[in-house]
Amino acid sequence: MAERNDEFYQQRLSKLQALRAQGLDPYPSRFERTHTAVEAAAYFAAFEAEHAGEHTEETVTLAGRITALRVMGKATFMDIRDGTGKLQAYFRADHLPAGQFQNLKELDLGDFVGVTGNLFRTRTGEVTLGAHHYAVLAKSLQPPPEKWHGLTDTETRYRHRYLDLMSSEEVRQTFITRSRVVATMRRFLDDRGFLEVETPMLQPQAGGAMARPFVTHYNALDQQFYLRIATELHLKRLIVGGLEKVYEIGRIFRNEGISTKHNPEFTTLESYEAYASYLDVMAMVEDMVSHIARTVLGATEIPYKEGTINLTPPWRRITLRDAIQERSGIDFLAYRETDALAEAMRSKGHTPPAGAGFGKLVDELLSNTVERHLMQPAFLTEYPVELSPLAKRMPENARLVERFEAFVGGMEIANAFSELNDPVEQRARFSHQAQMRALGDDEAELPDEDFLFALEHGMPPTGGLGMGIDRLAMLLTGNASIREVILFPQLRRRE
RNA sequence: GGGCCGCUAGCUCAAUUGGCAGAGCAACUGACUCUUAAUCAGUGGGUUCGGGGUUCAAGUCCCCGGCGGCCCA
Repeated sequence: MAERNDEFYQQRLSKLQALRAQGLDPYPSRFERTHTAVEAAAYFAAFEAEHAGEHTEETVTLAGRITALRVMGKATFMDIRDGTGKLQAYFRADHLPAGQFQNLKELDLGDFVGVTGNLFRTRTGEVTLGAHHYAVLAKSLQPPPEKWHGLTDTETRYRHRYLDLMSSEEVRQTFITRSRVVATMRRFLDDRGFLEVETPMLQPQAGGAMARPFVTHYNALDQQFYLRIATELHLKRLIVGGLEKVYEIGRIFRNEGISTKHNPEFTTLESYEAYASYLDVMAMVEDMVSHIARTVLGATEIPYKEGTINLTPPWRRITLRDAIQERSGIDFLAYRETDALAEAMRSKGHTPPAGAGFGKLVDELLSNTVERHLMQPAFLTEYPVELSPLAKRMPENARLVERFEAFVGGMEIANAFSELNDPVEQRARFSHQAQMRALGDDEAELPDEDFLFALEHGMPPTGGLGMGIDRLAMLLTGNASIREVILFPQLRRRE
């Protein structure tokens, strides 16, 4: 970290004082520009079609950051970058008011300036703003990252993301794309009649997913509270209340490991639709993801990890049972007892975690043998009931639930099921989870009495969905690490 | 949690077998009125992540710690 008394800071500070000494304000409140960089270029292209080789009559005013500075005696060139792009400005001593040319020496890379002048094309063919006036809009006191290589140190990029954004067009594009993905998703759901809602992040107990929560303290209530791990249980209460199609896009928090695919706070979409089953949700997911890709990227075939992923529906559908059997040779439905399945896994060279229940074992098989192979989009269907305490059983097989997970690029991106709406069975499922917890599974679901009370009032058949927005953003921006699509990823504190 | 890799000037990177810590960009001074990674000449800039050890001598070897990356669980 730069010291306050370092060379760069001091030099820039004295330039700042030189400007102030002349009665100039290096940090004015506002500035009126007439064009952005892109607008100016478009304006000039139209002008040039009629007036080749001329300067525009009309003046143009741009504002932006100085990203390159080429001083050549009595002429100076700068690259000015704004939110739309970059335009070159040209300053010559005999075209500027007295003193302004002299003052150019007080400017540095990274400063914000506003420049007024006429557009023309230079001998070397670049559209350029020939300045006849400029103003300092904000003086920068720290040197920007290296102009050619930018920032490469990953840690610095994440800790000081503004420097990363400043120096990398690719990084800027990643976050613009992420934002468009979310905006397109909202529009898709709104157009289908879904209502966007917000539910509590601070909860007296955290439910709706198998995960450990973050703990906090609520002073006014003098109670231990938790940050939500899912939005599920509240959204289903809204279905009970008669809001037939709802969704929430928001941050959830899981107190678990940090990796290339996991950030402890991440963004999910959850949607619930009355009278729909998991099969309807499945169709919606492939429609939605391919629609987002087409709208944001202009294609449903996208490059990812040296390959191409084709998001065009329909996606491959395969039961979880078949997928696991195909990759591991184990048919989990052939085993009724947890111990028997664990033994079968050991005989195939797996080391099932001690104390894991049946569901957890199946989950192990899925993540260790199947998941990484699912590059092209695929729906794995029909999950064991032990792994899905909030999902409805299949009429054909009570050991399985009407559930799917969507995988693309070797990652799980969505999870959905026909919601369990039988309050008596839901209570029994919670009891089973409580037993698991008593046996040491601290990720087991906690019973939620108010949620049960809601179900007891009747919830229509409902299809629910959870989708990881960060993972979707990774896929659509071609990033293999979740930290590349989160502006400020979680890092350990530095001392 | 385990393994491997990284941390050197503001930024990007060098440094041979353990032998005076360097370059480019950026900065500063000077020249230059169509440059564009401007060019040319010159100048300054270092807790080599931190601590300890071995050695005549450590960026380099050994030990402990910090932060990060990748892979695995």
